[in-house]
This record gives sequence, structure tokens and C-alpha cells, in this order.
Amino acid sequence: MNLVIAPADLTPDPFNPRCPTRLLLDRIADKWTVLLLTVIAREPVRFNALRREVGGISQKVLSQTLKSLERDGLVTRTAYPTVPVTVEYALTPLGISLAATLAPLALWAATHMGEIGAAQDHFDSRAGAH
Amino acid sequence: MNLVIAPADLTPDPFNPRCPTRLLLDRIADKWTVLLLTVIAREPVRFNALRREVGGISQKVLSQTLKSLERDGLVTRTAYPTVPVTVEYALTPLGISLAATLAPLALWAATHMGEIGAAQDHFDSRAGAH
DNA sequence: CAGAATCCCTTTTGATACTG
DNA sequence: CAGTATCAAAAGGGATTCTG
Repeated sequence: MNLVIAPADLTPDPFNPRCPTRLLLDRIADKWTVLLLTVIAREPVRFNALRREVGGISQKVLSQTLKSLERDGLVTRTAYPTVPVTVEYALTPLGISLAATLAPLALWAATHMGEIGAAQDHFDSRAGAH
Repeated sequence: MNLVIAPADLTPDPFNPRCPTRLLLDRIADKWTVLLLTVIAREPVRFNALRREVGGISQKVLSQTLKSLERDGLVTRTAYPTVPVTVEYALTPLGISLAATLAPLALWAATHMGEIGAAQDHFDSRAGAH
């Protein structure tokens, strides 16, 4: 049984640490990046509003992550000269396309996380059995 | 006391640290999990072959990650009583469905990583300009 | 071959305090 | 409001050694 999830030329060689998939994963596979991307995708949002929406993230980490996203061309940062200053984060077209690619993941999670939890319980009960 | 659990939604509330998307990301958003999933998806594979295919991963981390994947019900581990023993890892149906959901990401990476690199160069050159 | 165990270092993350 | 600076804690990850 051989599951082909993409044409041969679209499954880059993990042999090569420089394959695009690895480069992308090294960038977005952290605790917050994907989550921030999906939240900003809903609508442009300000710093502290974003922080409240994503419960549990510290100022520092939010700031760092947003800076990385901006550097990667996925997010724009717009400062308005109000008093006090307000800053709005939004997705770039590139960010929109990545968020769209990531979106099915949220659906998968909502559908299948229960199965994962059940598998964990089963595994743990068997491990503890002896 | 009447607790209403939100129905499965395409955009779950990141407000709640227990939303399925966050739970899934906390599990798979690390350096190797997604990569291993996509490699095993191609065909069942043995431990050291897997390690060679995914260059750069240590025995310890490969072992740990595979154990987590097995615990989550995403991967099966089958030991054959050969001498020496051979162990084959394959995806479960759940793992196959997750790998299929993740697959478009590899295509996105192949298509757009160049743009991210260009954005980084642009950002860095502007930052260094003053 | 397929790991488990150990040691150790690096990166990530968080808490707290302070600034324009 | 939107951050930065600093310190401390924790997790992640790697190199090496050993075993059934």
C-alpha cells in the first residue's frame, strides 16, 4: 500500500535540509505562528487585541513572532499616529495564501482531535498495564 | 450548571486554550513531526531508513517523536522477529488523513518559499540601512 | 537493527519591570 | 497602546555510550 499524497515532483526530498518544505516548517512550526496567522486572517487586529484573543501568549513572544511574520512578508504592520499610538496587523497576499493552505487543518482538528485523545488514553492504559 | 460546548467550527476560538486547533498544534508543531508524517506517508519505513531519509535527526529525537506519533494513533509500529530485529513504521488511517491534510503545505512551500526569502532579504536590507 | 540511558548545551518561553 | 530590556526557567535537541 503506497499512499501518494502528491505527485513525485511535489514531494521534495527530506534528504536535503534545504528542501522548501523543511525551510517552511522550520519557520512556522512553533507554538504560536500558525495560530496567529489564522487569527489575523479573520480580520486586521491590533497588538493588545491580538494578545487577548490568543490567550496565554506573553507580550515578548507576541512581539517577536509578529516581527518574524513581518520579516517573512506574511504580515503587515501599520502604525497610526493617534495618541496613544495604535498599530494594526494584517495579512499580506502571501500570508492570506498561506493561511488558506493552513485552514483545513483547523477543520481536521475539530473533527479528529477526539480520536487522538482516545488513542492516547488507550496507549497509556496499555503502557500502565504491566 | 449548563456548559455549552461550541460545535465544531472552521475557525475555533483561540481564546480557549483547549480549542482543538491549539491542541493539535501543540502536538505537531515541532521541528520533526510533520516531516516524519509526510515521509512515512510515502511508504512504510524502518527506523534507520527513516533516519537516513530525514537527514539531521538524532536517534533519540526520532525515537521520541515516533513514540508520540504512535501514542496519538497516527503511526503503527510493527516489530518483525528477524535477526536482528526489524521494525516498520506505517501510518494509521488517522495518520493518512492528517498527512493528506498537511500535503498541500509542501506544494505551498515549493511555490512560495522564494517569496519568503525575498521578503526577508528586503526586510533585512531596510533594517540595516539605518 | 532498533533502540534506551546519560550528559549537556541551546533555544524557546515566561514573568517582571520599564519606556515613548 | 505598543512595545523593549532583563533575568530566570523550561523545554527541545544533540552527541555519546551501551544493550537485546
